Amino acid sequence: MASLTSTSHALLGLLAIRSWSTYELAKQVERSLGWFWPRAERKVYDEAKRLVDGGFARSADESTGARPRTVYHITPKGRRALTTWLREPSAPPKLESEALVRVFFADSATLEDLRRTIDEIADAARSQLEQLRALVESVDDQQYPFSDRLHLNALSLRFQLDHQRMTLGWAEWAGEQVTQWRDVDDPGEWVWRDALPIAH
Amino acid sequence: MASLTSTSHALLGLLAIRSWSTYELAKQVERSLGWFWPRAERKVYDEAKRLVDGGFARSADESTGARPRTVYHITPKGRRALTTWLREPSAPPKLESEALVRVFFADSATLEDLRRTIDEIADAARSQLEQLRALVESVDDQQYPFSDRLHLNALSLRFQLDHQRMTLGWAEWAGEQVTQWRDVDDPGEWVWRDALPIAH
DNA sequence: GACAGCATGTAATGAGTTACATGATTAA
DNA sequence: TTAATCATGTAACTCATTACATGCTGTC
Repeated sequence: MASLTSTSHALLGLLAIRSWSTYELAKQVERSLGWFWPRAERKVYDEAKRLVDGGFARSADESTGARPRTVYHITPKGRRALTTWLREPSAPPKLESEALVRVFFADSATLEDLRRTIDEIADAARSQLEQLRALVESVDDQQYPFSDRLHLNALSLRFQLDHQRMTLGWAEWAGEQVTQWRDVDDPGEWVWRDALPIAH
Repeated sequence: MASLTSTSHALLGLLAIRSWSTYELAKQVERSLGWFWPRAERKVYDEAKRLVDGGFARSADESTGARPRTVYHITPKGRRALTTWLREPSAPPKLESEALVRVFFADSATLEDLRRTIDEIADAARSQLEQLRALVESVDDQQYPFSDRLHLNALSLRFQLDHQRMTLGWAEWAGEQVTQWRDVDDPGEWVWRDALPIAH
């Protein structure tokens, strides 16, 4: 009944590629979609059912031995809905970073706390980069099943690489800056303007 | 009663700097915090009351002429809670980009649709960069009231600048790539591997 | 025989947004 | 005097997460 959300359309996108069991769908959301549209595993189960309710997908009861599984297929109506959605303008991107909030208010704690937060950001970015590297190499190894979508995958993978590299670069830079400060509320001789190069 | 969320702590952070009316708080969330912790204006009103309920802030009824306003002040308990929170590890950052979802599933529409989505991403980044530039220049003009926090502001502003520049760079690059494709589901001679330089 | 992975489900809650209304003030 | 901004409030909703439970399957 209710209209589809961005999450519904994202799932439709996956179903347009092939049919998946809910479990596979959930894993795929975590692996690929999760980089720019993260959702809890549980959500996938609800959304898949909603797609069936609206006639955008059909579900088939299959089984692995005695263990049942539900496989979802997209319908023509589902494909039309997806194509229509792809033509619409996008909501602005949204970034949520608890760590940056902590950096922003760092003067209510200590310089060590700030350094630790910055290090955490760097570590997180490094581990993400490792994952991305492994992903790209798995494609290289021909283990990748969606070879007809490599060009689209490459675009979003490139975004992730750029994003994580940018984050790591920032964190390393920020780490250097704060070593020049006297304290968390006293930058000493440090000049803020040099930190913000504005191209015209 | 209930424990504080990251949003509560973010507001505590603002209240640690100075006292604000709810309206000012909401504007400030939009202007500064919103870059990395975006929240609806309405949320600020609820959270401020919750802070008072928990004893982390006090509210004072003031007025501008006959128009009443509520001003919030942080309490010692609030400051302690903030400092404690700043010591804790951060949740991983979260990026949500509807536009990237559309890029990822672009083969269910047309090449023009994909180009439009990429252009939208570029335009959004350009307009954000304009805003950031204006912000930095307003600091230059000495119109900035929080001169003792310039060093911390510079760190997060730098992140935003890097982030938006990265996004714009990606969008311009992506725009060039897709011009080399035959269609949205056929990259022709285009080589995906060149798009993903992995440093070792 | 144990354990990781497959494949769901139920229940409860919460965090946040959207839409809307209202009335006062200030600047053009 | 009109419009933008100030300064909230109410109501409804929904999207999503967390926590947990269950039972099967393949592999070491």
